[in-house]
Amino acid sequence: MRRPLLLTEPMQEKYNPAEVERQAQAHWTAIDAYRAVENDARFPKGKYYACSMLPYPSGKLHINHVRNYTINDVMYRYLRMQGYNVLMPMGWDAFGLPAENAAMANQVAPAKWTYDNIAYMKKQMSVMGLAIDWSREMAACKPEYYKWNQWMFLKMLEKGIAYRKTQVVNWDPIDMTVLANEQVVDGKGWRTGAVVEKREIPGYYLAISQPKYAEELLGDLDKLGWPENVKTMQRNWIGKSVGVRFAFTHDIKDPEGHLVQDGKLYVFTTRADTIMGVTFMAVAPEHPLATLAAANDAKLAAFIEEAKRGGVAEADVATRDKEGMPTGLFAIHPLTGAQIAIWVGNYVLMSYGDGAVMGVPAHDERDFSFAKKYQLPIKQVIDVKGQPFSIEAWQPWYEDKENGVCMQSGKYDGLPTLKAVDAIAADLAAMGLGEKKIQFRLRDWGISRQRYWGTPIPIIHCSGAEGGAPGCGAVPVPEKDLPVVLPEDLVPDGSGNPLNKDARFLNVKCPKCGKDAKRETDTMDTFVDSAWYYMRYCSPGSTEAMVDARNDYWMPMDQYIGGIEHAVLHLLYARFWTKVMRDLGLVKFDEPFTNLLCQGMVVCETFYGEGADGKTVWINPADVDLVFDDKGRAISAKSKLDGQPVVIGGTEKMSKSKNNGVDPQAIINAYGADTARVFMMNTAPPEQMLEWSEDGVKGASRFLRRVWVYAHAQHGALAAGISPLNAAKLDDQLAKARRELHGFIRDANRDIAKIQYNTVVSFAIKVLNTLEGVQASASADAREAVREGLSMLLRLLNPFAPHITHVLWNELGYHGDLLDAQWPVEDAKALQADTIEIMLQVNGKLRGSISIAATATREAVEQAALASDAAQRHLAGATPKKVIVVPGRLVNLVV
RNA sequence: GCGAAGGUGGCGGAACUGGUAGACGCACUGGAUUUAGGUUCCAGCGCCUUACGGCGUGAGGGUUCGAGUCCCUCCUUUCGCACCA
Repeated sequence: MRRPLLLTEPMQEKYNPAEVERQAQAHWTAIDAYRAVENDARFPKGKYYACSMLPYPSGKLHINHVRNYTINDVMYRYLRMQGYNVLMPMGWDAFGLPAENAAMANQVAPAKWTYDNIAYMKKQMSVMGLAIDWSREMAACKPEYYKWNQWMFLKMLEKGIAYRKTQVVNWDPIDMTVLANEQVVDGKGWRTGAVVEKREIPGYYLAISQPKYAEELLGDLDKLGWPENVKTMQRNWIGKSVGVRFAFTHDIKDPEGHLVQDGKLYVFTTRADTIMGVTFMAVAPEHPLATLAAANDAKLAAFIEEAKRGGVAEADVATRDKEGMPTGLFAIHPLTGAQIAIWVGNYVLMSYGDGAVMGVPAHDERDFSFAKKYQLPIKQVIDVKGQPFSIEAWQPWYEDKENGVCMQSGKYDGLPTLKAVDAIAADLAAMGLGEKKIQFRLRDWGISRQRYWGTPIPIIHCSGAEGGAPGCGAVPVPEKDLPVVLPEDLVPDGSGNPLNKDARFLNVKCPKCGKDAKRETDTMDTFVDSAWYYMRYCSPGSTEAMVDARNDYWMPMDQYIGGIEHAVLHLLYARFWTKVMRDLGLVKFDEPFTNLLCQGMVVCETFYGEGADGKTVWINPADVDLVFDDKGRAISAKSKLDGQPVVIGGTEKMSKSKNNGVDPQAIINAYGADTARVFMMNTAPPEQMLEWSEDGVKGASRFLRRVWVYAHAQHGALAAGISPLNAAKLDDQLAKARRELHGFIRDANRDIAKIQYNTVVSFAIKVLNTLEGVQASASADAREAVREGLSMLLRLLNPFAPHITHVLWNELGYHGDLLDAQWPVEDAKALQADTIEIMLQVNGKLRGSISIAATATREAVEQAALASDAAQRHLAGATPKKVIVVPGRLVNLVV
């Protein structure tokens, strides 16, 4: 509704955020402001899909969520004012481990805990003024959603993308249960304290490392507008390397008399040129040869047992001391025929390549230290520019991949690395023992979890009648029987998956033969849920298909926003899932997220004191007063609760254990959502860490109050009428103010397009600082300059503080709804200045400045510079041998 | 261990393409207003120096008329490592 330009009603005197925000939100609710409609004719620039990574419903909204969604919301409002049809949805990553932990702690079913949390967090979001289209809300734990996880799984089984194999997991020998890496603390189970073991169990995998997908996931990174660091991390994670896979031969037989692995011990290497330097081999503790050798060797068996202890997390495995033990077995070097000792190494991963490596101590740092430790021979076979080689100490050039030439390598002597690799690969191929191979570090995606609160894997195990005919095996649930519904009323007790004890769920008939059978009780990794939820937002309510035609309108997503901690796993799985959906004909695009922003974490200072029992007590920053010296340095702190001194700890990410969390709800209650939003956007660039400070929040609050007070003070004069702005005849002061204002708008536009929101807020503050020097009551020109300036300020600030700007926009009588007002741009004419100031340097040191006409030629600038007092003083009569003029910026006189 | 990113006043940060380092905000100091506290307003605020001036972007070196920005070496902090999400 259009409001009258001349207002008679009085403006509210004091800035009351609660009232302002209630008023603005009531308006948005009334007009259903954020419902996004496909092909909405109101928006000429077309669709823009901006989405945040969905939250886990942990109980309360975390400050990191608030930051994430505020960034998303600023983007929404800015783009909408630019004329885009913007979509910002929200949903819930509702399956997962924390619900089971809470269930155990509180004896409440994960479903109830999860739904309660969702209801509470949704309420919290509503007070932030987020432009969310709630009609598209989804939750991963709803059958209408996870049905499609199951459906996709069946499709992948058909295509051979999903398959079953054994996997190595953390096993708690007391609870007899599988542990997540998170539940392994210092190699021990978190509940039992028992030393964790590695155990092999069967599970389902998705073939993400198939060359078809791995290559595409690698290559398509080039198409994406993502941060380079994230793309680099994904490239390294996929880890494509070109090398040679070849076999050492042997005649080792198992107890039944069969040759182990057909007498071939395969390894993969990117440095086949060093093959003549092999002095040992190492196999993983789980390797068949290791198992065989250990059968008759108690010490080796004990070593392998020890190597299998501890968790499966790679960070643990890789930081462990590199240890080995000989198996007593030997293999034949394919080119020299030499006998090579086979060792078991605790650092060799069964899951990478063939679980065996060749040891070339002279040209691999890890092999070098291993050989030194166990006094294995070290043989140099690569020469780099004749540098002297010594086995005493490792030198980085031993590994040089560019300048090496073969030596002590027989017929390969003199060949450079690449040529040697080719020659050796060709010779191995001729012997039938090897070939060039592309190897990926990326492993297939194991999706089976031995947990209750997740998507049931739609498989039925038919083992046949006892003593009778064999069963049908693992039978996929027929599509018509989907979804396999997860019972919502079970409470886990820590000893394994409660589904295993639930007869209703467990007992079914085999879909093939109709006989008694058991359901699979493993559920899916929650990364499956997050692999495609953002497409479900685009097809809400679709019952006949996973996604429908509406998905084609919104996807691919224009901007995805979330934490850097998801840089590899979630983002890689979502990309893979999208490509599988494309291959199934469900979508037409290759990549789901065109642009990506990874926002930084919110951190806060920590404080601690000593409790009565002498233990460290962490004190919440809200309960601490800092003491400053007269230069403003914090020198000490004391508790508000008891006045006792407390120690200032480091700045760390907010956590319960350090009690340095800030409750976003409390901040909004005290200062309002606009203040919280402005503080977070202004304090750090979106991609950097944000340091929380209550004083900073106060600063943001002060700024908004000043906006309110200034707008209020101008109100009467603005209401007096409108006359055109005489831009050409403004007095110097007004012209200068206007030049500044439009300069700020120009710079703010540059930065907001780059998503550098912190400086955009700074420019809004500068706009206010300048406006405060101009009063609308001074003259008709001043009034129109203020009218223009305030209009630009409210529009510029609207994405950051939507409530206060909405209310002021209406109260000042500006036209239309601010939500869809035109985004402000600078007037180029207002920016023109007659004279400019340029810097004067002598020998690169700043020595002064000169004022000169903006149109001055290079020569004129040079003359003026030479004639200036500062130049005369610092040249001391010398003639510059060179004068560098940077137009509009500086002159440098080089003596 | 492997991979990635960062380091600028007392603090958060700014500096568009190699061209005024410290915008803007916070804290602090002085002053005004206020019964007081708070609020608000004005002024100051990198370090050293009475001044002239000198020094300053983690440390060291290099390229350049000119380096926070580019190159090399080192130190350090944060994030990820496949079953936390």
